[in-house]
Amino acid sequence: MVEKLILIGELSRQTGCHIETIRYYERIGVIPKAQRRGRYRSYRPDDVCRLRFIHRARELGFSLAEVRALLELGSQNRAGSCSRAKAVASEHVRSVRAKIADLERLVNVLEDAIECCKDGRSPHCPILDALEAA
Amino acid sequence: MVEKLILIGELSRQTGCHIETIRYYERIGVIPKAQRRGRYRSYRPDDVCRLRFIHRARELGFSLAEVRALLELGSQNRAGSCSRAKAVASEHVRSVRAKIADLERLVNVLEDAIECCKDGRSPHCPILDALEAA
DNA sequence: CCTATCGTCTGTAGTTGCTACAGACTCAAG
DNA sequence: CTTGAGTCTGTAGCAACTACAGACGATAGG
Repeated sequence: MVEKLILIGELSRQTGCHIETIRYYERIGVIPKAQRRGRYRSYRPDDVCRLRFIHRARELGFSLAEVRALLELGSQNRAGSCSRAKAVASEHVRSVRAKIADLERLVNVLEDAIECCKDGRSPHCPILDALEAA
Repeated sequence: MVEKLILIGELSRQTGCHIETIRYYERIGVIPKAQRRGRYRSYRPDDVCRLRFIHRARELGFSLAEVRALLELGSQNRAGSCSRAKAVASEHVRSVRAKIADLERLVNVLEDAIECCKDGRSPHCPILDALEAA
């Protein structure tokens, strides 16, 4: 059975990655240089897997640097990979938690201001005032 | 009494904005062109207020476009400003809430994977697997 | 008065992670 | 044969800064 090779457009469809993004990943070395059929890039099924992995990790907020690290861990596939992947993920969880806390604080500030606004009794706009209070 | 004029370094100190950022804001028109004492920019107390406002709004995740809109509302200072400021803020709160929900979902995904990792019984790394699952 | 140091100036380039062209080409179908 | 879709390279743009380089200015110590 012949391997099913696909072009970049199909890869894009199967992974949800924009074509330009795929070429960008290739350019900066997140994925290896694709083989060519004539001048067109052609991809194999496991390229689909790898790119899905990348796309998913990006959706989950990993930076491309983290993605690179995870890919390397995945490819090494030796003892310790898992625990290091865990470390990367845990660190990421920590920073995401911090970010969530930040965002919750700011939502509170803004909602207080909006709530104040309701009565419309204060001489100034409480939202603008809230922002001015350092 | 003579007005207290300050240089950009002092403005930076009083607002928490980096000097380069202040110049950047001037360049893109978020703040007006500063007056000059010789070749040096000089600022008045209400410049400090405005920049603090901007800095705070940025910390709260408003985009510079939103900041511009809020500044304009503040300067107009007429009926309706407040309700429009409220609209801007409410919209922002909505999008922040959505972002928080996203982040919480991703933290859950990652924590499940990390938790799986603990027993260390699965043949593959569950974190890497979790990322591969589209 | 000279020098050193600090602050400021302008202008440009780099960052992250894409996205959006322009203009050329290839290929398959009608 | 033409047309349209898909692909190619290369470059420029986006947000929102940040980081220089290299020149100029102000002030303090010796």
